[in-house]
Amino acid sequence: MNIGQAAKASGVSAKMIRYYESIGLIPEAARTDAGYRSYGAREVQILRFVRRARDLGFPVPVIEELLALWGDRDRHSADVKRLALDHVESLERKIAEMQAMADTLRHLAEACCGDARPDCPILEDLGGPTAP
Amino acid sequence: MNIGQAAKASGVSAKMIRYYESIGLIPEAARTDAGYRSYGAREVQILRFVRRARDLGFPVPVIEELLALWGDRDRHSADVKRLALDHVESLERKIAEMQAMADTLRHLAEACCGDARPDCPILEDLGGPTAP
DNA sequence: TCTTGACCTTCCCATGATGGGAAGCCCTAA
DNA sequence: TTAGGGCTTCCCATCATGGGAAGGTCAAGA
Repeated sequence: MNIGQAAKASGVSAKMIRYYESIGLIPEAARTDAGYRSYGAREVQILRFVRRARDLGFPVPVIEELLALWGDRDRHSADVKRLALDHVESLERKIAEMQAMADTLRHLAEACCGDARPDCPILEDLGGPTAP
Repeated sequence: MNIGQAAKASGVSAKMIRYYESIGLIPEAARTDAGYRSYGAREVQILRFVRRARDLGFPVPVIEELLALWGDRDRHSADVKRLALDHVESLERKIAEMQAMADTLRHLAEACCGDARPDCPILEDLGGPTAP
């Protein structure tokens, strides 16, 4: 399997496969005589794992830990759970931040009549009624 | 006022003030004979506007539009409202994405007993029970 | 067998907003 | 006069991703 086929099979772009290899997230692929990277079912399965973890928003360093745990028969599920819940916490922190922004803005926008007149509580909140 | 004082007064770091100037978000500051940037109350007010808009998560290109509207006496508040609501929409899209990730992960983590045994529904979701 | 088009390789660059740091100049207080 | 702190510009790094160029390779059709 060439990199393009592995990309299609795993849902990870060829570009990203090379990148993940370059930063050591995945092992170096075998090469054909011509220097082409060569992939089998095993490598594609790893790529799919990475893809799924990225879809869940895990940052690459955490995926590295997840991959190590995945390959460790003596792992403690507690370690996996901790990584997952830490990530959930970080997601919810960001969600709360963004929700606060959205709430503030929606509130301001509700007070803005949104017509052809210049008066606007949104701009007044940002910096006052008129530019200095 | 030197850049450091303007930074303190506006809440925008000196680094970012120079950056905003370099990308044309704010006008070039006046200079002293020695080449130091020089700021007055007017400039600080602009910086505070930018700061507040950044705090609300507006991307720089949108802040550029907001600044232009702020300075336009003939603006239509509808234009400001549209920028704000578009941004709210983009925030809520991202929030929904992240919430879906968090929900999935929390659900998986609930099913993970989190003890010393290796069995883990989180890893099973990501790639199967054992690494290939 | 030769050509052609699709694929692969590496390398460089860009994103967005921010910080770190180096080298060198300037200003103020002691 | 000197010391320290602030200013200048310039380069680099982040994080994960894509774009693109220059050049080598492979497979199918004429």
